[in-house]
Amino acid sequence: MIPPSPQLAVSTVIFALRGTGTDSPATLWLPLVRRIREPFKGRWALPGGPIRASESLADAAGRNLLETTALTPNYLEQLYAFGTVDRSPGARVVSIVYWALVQAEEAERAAEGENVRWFPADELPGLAFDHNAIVDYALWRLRNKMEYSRIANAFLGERFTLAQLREVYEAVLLRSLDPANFRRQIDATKAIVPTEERQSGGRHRPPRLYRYNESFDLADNGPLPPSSSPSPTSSSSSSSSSSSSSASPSPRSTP
Amino acid sequence: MIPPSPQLAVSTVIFALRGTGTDSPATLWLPLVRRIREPFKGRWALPGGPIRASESLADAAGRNLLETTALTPNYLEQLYAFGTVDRSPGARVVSIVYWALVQAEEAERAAEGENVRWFPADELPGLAFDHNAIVDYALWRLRNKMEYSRIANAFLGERFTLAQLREVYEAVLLRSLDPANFRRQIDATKAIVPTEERQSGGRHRPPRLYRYNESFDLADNGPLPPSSSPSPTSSSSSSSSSSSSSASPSPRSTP
DNA sequence: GCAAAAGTGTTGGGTATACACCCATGG
DNA sequence: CCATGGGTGTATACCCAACACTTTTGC
Repeated sequence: MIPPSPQLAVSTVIFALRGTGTDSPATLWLPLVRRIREPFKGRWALPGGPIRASESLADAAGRNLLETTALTPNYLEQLYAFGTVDRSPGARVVSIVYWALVQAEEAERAAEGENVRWFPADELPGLAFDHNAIVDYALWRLRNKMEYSRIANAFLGERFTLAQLREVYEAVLLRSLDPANFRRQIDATKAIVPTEERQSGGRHRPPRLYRYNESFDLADNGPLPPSSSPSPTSSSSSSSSSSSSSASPSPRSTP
Repeated sequence: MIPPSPQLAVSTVIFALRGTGTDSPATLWLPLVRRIREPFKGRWALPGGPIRASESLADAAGRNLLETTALTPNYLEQLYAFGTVDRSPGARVVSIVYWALVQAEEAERAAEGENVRWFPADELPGLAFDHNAIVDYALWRLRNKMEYSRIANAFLGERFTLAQLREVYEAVLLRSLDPANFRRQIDATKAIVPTEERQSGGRHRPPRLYRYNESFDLADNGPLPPSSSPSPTSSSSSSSSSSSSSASPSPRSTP
């Protein structure tokens, strides 16, 4: 008996910044897991898994992320559903992929082991399935969205300096920005507010610390519900009502 | 036996412009189908159906569209995957939704019948499932994308005047545009090129006809493969390899 | 000629970029 | 007092909305 519809899975592209605060520029990294069975046994792949009956897609992605890296993301958004027929040898799998941003500090203490390792986002090895293409698309979305939203904040902690925020932009967009103009552009958006604190200890004039403006979302995703943080949902439902059906004459609909 | 993963389906939001060339402003319309079984029997819903083993997601959406309205879209793009647990009473269904643009002229002769009808996009009745929310999101995407891409062309035929193109923008964005500035903005993009033809028969100075610049895509969707027009695919695959699995200790991956 | 739409020119205001300059701190 | 980055000022270029104006057709 052939399956009436393709298998369904969720995967996640997780980005973090590494090497912030050093002399060399910070870069994007992401965690991958080693496959322990065929196909592509031994190759690195995006963390992923099946979707449980009781959890939404975003919840499945969040759980996934937590189980792989023990991290909770500051930002989580659906990327795309990948479903070409040949993307998984010997099976038909449709993957709904999410992308996440975690802050550098947390990523430092992230789980890493024999089967989980962080890689620089633009020096990836040959991954399993179509995962290289998926990462490419995630990177494109990240860089695009960086220019018209405030997601950069998701890479940082509660308090940060403008230089740190600028470093995020420079690392992701791969070009240097004028500090003076950057300052003006940022506070023209009112997305962050200055605190009275300053960061001392540097060997220069101590910069002011800023925080998020809570009344702003990190990104405007339109009328979609904001992606919930990964807390387990409770409602459940069961079984049945499958659609077999007639051909062209009668138009169909599904949820 | 509970299903190992939710059911999978594809739905499509199809937009066309109606009332172009009349005195009153043109408006957005979309076709809906009437549900002929529970749940939501009798309610209007987005056209949709299951995904066949041999077709990609975009192909499924295109087939769907063809079967419902006998139209082929000028533009087809994935919208979003909807998968909250409670969106379909008595079942767990994940819907991958596409949106499409068809040209007005074609939409006029589109299939319409007892169970298929066109509605104005912003005066919809209460639809089945979460379909009202889906249409809202599709409208948001359409209006957004209208401002930074050339998808407006997908509403028009091979040759068109600038006034017609402007009418498309005005109908979608719901505001009037200055003809002079519109002209400059459009041809600054080099997305359309003037022909030597003019449209006579009006009672004014005959406007020049334009055509697409073939070397431009309608939208920049990054490294994603451009959505194919709905021609049947041939490759197929069969069966098996399901993932049961262990809990948190060992990180997982899926296609 | 007149109405109406096609198409061009001009101008003022806002925004971005480049860069000069001052400020505050550690050494 | 000097090196270094924090932070401000400003001149220029560019883009965009508004609107005056010319052109070309049908009647």
